[in-house]
Amino acid sequence: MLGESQAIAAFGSLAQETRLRVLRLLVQAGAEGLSAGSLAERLEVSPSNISFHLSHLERAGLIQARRQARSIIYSAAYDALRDLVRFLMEDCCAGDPRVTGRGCAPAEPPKPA
Amino acid sequence: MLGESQAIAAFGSLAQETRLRVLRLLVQAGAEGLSAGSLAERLEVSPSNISFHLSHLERAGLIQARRQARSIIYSAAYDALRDLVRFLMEDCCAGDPRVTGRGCAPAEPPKPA
DNA sequence: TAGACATTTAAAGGAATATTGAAATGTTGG
DNA sequence: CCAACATTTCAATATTCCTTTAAATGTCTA
Repeated sequence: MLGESQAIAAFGSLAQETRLRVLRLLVQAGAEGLSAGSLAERLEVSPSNISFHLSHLERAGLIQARRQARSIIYSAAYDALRDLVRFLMEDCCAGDPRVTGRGCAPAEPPKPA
Repeated sequence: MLGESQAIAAFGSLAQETRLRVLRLLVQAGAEGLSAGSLAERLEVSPSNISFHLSHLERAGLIQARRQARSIIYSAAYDALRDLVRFLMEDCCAGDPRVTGRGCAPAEPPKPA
């Protein structure tokens, strides 16, 4: 359940090329995640720069960090991403079918009668 | 079909309180839309300020303008919003069910055989 | 067509964000 | 413990973004 200011922070995080690419790589990488260095390498940005953007994404709650030996491994925060999609469709766009897409039931599990 | 830089522009538009609220009001208002002045009033911001943010949203393709008499009426660009939701779910998040929500079919209209 | 109205444009200042390079922190293996 | 490694933090700069005010544009009505 995302509030307005959290959503703004999340959108702000996505509004930047490096961060958007980081997120894509992390979603693809799954629960295992990727180290800061590996992300820096793939995206061809400096260690200090990737660190800056990783902090930004982490503060926004879109990714999380864990240490593994010398490396720090980042991974996507799927819950937060789901909440953001939900915010965009429901809170922001009033659940309008022109936005959510017809034939796409809003994220409700099928109700047991 | 949104490209990366268009998506970044769209997210940038949503990463600001006034603009996010404008968009909400416009989605709620439907195809009829709302005038710049009416938006400025409801959101308690100056005419020139609302105009600034409306331009921003329009440049990002999220809203559109039409003139009606003295007023300029803005309305939500539902297609662009749908594309953005799609981008977030598919391009950005690899269509991962942890993000799109299980039980929510991807936005395909039921195919006429 | 003059005047009021609705909005935009332009210019300027201040605030937030991004990039860079250098120094600091924490971690591991010898 | 020391040296190399992985990453972060800091400080400085550059850039972009937001707000405000004033002036300009376009539209309608009397």
